[in-house]
Amino acid sequence: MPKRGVAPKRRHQLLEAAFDCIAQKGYGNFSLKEVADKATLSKGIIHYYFKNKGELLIMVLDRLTNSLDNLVNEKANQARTPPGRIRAIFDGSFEAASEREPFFQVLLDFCSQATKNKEIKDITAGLYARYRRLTQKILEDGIQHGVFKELDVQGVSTAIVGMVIGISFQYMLDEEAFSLPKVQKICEELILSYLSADSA
Amino acid sequence: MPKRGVAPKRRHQLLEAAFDCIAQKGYGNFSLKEVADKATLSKGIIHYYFKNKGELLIMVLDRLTNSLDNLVNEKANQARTPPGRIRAIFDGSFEAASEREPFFQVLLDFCSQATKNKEIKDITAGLYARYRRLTQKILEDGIQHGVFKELDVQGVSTAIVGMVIGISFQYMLDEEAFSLPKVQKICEELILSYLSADSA
Amino acid sequence: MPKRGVAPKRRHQLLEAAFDCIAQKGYGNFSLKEVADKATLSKGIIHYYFKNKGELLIMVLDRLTNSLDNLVNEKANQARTPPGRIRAIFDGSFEAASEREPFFQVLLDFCSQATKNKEIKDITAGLYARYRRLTQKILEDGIQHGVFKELDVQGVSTAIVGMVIGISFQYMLDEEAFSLPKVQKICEELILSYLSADSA
Amino acid sequence: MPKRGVAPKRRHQLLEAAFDCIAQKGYGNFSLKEVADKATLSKGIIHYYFKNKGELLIMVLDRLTNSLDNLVNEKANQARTPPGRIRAIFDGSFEAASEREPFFQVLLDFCSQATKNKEIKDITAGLYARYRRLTQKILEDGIQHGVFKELDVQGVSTAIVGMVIGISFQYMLDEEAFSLPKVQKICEELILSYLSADSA
DNA sequence: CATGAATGAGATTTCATTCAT
DNA sequence: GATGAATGAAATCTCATTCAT
Repeated sequence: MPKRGVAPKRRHQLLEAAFDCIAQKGYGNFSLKEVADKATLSKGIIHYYFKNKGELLIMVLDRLTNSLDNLVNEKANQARTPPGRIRAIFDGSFEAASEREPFFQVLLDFCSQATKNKEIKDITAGLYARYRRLTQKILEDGIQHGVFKELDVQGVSTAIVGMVIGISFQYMLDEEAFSLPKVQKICEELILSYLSADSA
Repeated sequence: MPKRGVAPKRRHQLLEAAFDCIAQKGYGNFSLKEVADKATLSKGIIHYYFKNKGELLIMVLDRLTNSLDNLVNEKANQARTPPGRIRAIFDGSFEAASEREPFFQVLLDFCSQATKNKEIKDITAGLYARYRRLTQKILEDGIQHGVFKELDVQGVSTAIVGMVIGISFQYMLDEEAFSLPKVQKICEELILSYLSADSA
Repeated sequence: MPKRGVAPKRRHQLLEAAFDCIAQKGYGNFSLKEVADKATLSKGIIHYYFKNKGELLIMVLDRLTNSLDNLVNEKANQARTPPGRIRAIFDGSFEAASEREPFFQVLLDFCSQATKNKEIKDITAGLYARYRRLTQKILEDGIQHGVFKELDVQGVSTAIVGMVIGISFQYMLDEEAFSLPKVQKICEELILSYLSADSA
Repeated sequence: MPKRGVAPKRRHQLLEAAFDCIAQKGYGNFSLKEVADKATLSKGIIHYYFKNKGELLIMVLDRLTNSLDNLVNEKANQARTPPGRIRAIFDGSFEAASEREPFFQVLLDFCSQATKNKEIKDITAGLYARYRRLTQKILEDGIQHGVFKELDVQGVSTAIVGMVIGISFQYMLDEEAFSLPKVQKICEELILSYLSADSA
């Protein structure tokens, strides 16, 4: 039954299964047996591919942050004008928040471990640092091209990313409380009016 | 050793200890033994005051949300003008995020359980619903008094609360990444300029 | 609130409560807290009246066996002829088995402890020894008066008491399996025909 | 140390150990640690083979009722004439009651749980229902062949099974109180004389 | 590569018992 | 007499990890 070179496939299988388990049971509440069952593999094999549960978790987080990075970057790169790219940031983020894949939930689970686990803190903090940097770049670009007014790019990018996180967060806690698309539109309006304000 | 009438004190002791444990170890990673040790009480007594770990946790969350409600409400009530009260929202929230008491961290831990535990979901969703409602009231008040322009109060309050959450969140992940007061100022500017825009 | 001389009342209260607890939860599965709650007294008081759980249980058993002794003896004494008294034995026993008070169930719970607890063994064995002795007396009386044939009174009394126990037992396990009165009649017929058989 | 394919052996080992523990300590008073020790296995392995203590207990009861079914059925099948088969019923049952294996004691422990546990009630009630049915079949057979008189087969089988249970029960409580073989002979006489009585 | 088996540490929970008041 | 409080032992159960095969 065992084929040669199945290692990458098995790793994938296990990481997917682990992701699903975290989504269903929570970061601190799933067992390796459940992962194995979900991957239709034996429990023992997990320790062949991963040193221990912690390493498996880190790998899951790595894949997750990569996915999110790609998702937002792609969206932002497709847009051409600075305002369009700001809109793309909201677009991509809220897509991840509303999608069937519980990306945001699982990411949140990891983030809540950040204060207790240096490795997780570094990875999650890095994700949002890149997020801010991307936004910052767009802002700087817009300013340079005269589309946006002069402003504190660092502060504003933090605010923009904050909006994205905080709204996804509220949406996760109660999907019925508000309409995500409507709020997205308001965010775009709010931010773009501020950016373009010929401040005077 | 047992004294009569110490029940409320003990409850308090245990809830404080549990809060500290969650802050240090995380929601899913602290043991009742640790709580007992921190409270310098015996393990058994926890189940004398609380039916089980779950009930203890809910009580901790209850106290936490009450504290946060009070904190923000007080700040908001002290301010007199609508713009001042909006600023107070940011003020109170970021105070909670930056304080020595890891309010935000622990709250986040609970929120990450929301998708797995109905009771927690209801309580945390309720907290943020009240948060939005407070903001909404301030907006409506400002509009009525002609200080703010007409706008979608629900959407804007969601955006404001989102900012607060998302910035606290980023701050928790990396305190060095930005200056909280500076970002706060930008948020206030961003929001207030939008609100007061004599769009007309 | 505490009155003088309430001791007997309290004892009674606790023994009744304990009996009910055993009936509901089983011999090995009820807690003293439950007894205290059912008696609407505090947990601590139990150890004022009884040395420990074991002693409480023995007292419950004592009351139970006394009740059963009385029940059967009274019935048997009311009857006048030997056949009538044999019938009375069945009557009283099956009454105890079918009554709302779960006498038999609780007694069985104690009996199942007999092989592990000398004191319980002695008390329960004593109950059935008296039962057999009563039956034996009736048989001897009947023989002496020429109503019954000569027979092994010890063996037959054991068989009669056995019937009573075994039928109550089956009835407890499944009340729908047979009609207790009908079976009682057959038992009486079976036994009395054997006893009176002018075997020649 | 772990070998492949030892599962059935381990299951057996654990069930035997559990049976012994119940026999020694009682249904509600033995711990899984004791079972593990008796089986010279680790505590954890019990939960590898059985979901929980309850499931282990049910499996023990299953094996026990199967053993008893077989014991009595074999005896009854070996005999050829209806009276012989009735005698076989007594024979097999009292053998189980007097044997070194504490079959009856353990069964009684389970039966005393019947009123508190539906699954146990069903299994134990089922055992005695089969017991009665077997006896009934023998009676019907005897009647058909003219060896036994016409009678209420349901009631009489209940009485016979009752005798068997009740005498085993008394014997368990006090082995010295009477001679089991002697009582057995009387039972056979009592029953067979009733059955064959050419009452007409 | 992969599995089934096994372990043992540790977590939650229950509870009889004790004791100050 | 009576209570509320407290303890600590023990029980059940979960689980990451290890290892022979």
